[in-house]
Amino acid sequence: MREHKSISIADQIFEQLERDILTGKYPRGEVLSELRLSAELGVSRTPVREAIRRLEQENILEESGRGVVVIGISREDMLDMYEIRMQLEGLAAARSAARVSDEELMEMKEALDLQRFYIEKTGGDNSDQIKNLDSRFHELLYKSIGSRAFADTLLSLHKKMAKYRMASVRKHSRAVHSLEEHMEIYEALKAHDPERCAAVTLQHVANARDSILEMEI
Amino acid sequence: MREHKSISIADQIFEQLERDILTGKYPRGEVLSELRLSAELGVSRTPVREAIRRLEQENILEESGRGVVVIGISREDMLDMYEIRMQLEGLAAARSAARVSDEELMEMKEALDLQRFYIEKTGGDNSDQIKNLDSRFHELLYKSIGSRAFADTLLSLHKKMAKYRMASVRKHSRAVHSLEEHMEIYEALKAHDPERCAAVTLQHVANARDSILEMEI
DNA sequence: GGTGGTATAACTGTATACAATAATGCAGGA
DNA sequence: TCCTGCATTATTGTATACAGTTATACCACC
Repeated sequence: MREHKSISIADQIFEQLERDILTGKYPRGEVLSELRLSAELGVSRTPVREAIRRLEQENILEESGRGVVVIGISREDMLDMYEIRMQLEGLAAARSAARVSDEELMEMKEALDLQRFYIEKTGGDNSDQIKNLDSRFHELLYKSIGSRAFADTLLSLHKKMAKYRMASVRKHSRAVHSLEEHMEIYEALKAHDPERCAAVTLQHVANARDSILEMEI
Repeated sequence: MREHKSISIADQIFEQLERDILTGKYPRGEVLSELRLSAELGVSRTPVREAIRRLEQENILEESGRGVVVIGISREDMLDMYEIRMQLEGLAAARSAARVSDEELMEMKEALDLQRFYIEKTGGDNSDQIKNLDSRFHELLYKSIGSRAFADTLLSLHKKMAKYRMASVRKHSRAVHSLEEHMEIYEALKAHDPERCAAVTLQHVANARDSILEMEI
């Protein structure tokens, strides 16, 4: 049923490094060397290099004489990204409402149900899963815009805020509200109501930003 | 006086491929193989691979079983990009006006003077230089925002429209008007007037879009 | 003790080799 | 003629080798 796509070592390393940088495991300013990474990961330099080049292209790594240095996302960067999203997501959501397919709606519903499951499940720390399902919902939302330009731009911004979203959903109350807002977006999409969809989406982005603003991160 | 930064083969290949794709030399759908490119360019596969990975990250190349396929920028993509820019450039320009430095202003003036030189110079086709100076001005403008998030987003969009901007400045009247609009932006920046700067910048983006809309490309 | 220069070590850039995989074409049989 | 399976080929993925470069540490000299 599911497409079986063998994922290369280079891709795995890219995803792991991206995650580790964007979640703050490698802090801003840390210098990474190809040699060290390839030794740590038990692979040759070639796939490590490819991953690094891709991360440079995303502007989260930077060359620096010897090795590359982690740029990471500062609190200021994050606020700018929210400002950009506030300018774009309303428009994008309205477009989605006008053209979203039943299949896309179903996939979103699935992500939301899972999100609810993890939020209501007590015990243990599910914030990682919750954050990933939040990502999944927004990815689907961005895909449903039907515009590569919008989707690429918004997805790139969203991905880079991983660290802050993670901290945000650690607060149970925010996780609950976020899910409610996602549901509102979903309902507006399902009703194919562009105005309402734009409004609730903007409100969601604003609330997410405010939630992060309150935190110390 | 000028920083001497030795540019690697991989970087050169990246820039050349990016240019060739974004200006339409490699059309949408063309399949590129590492082997062919490295043979054509007279280098090994290693730097070619790095360039390809970076271009994949920019979403202008796509893996496809064997080789990579050129995505390129469609007319529809381009219009979406203008829509995004219309949402962002006003805000960005206002910020620049509030914080642009004298040195940045000087660099912009230099680019504008050169632009004027090439536009007024008759004979030969200077549209390539004019397009590059247009890029240069916008790069400086984006850098002066003082926000990595805004600068990265806008620069990425601007770069991807190379083909359409090229066609646009081929029309002498549009090149002249574009320069005038750049001058207006420059004056508003120099006066540190955010409102006016936002207004003239938005007008510039709208005019550029309309100029392209008129064309057949 | 400070400074300049040189040796050295660590690292990156590029090329090449080899393994694994996906596509293509051809031969043989139904 | 059309399908099937195998052999061949083209191409990617990964590892390694080597050259060139930059930082670092150490030592002599002021």
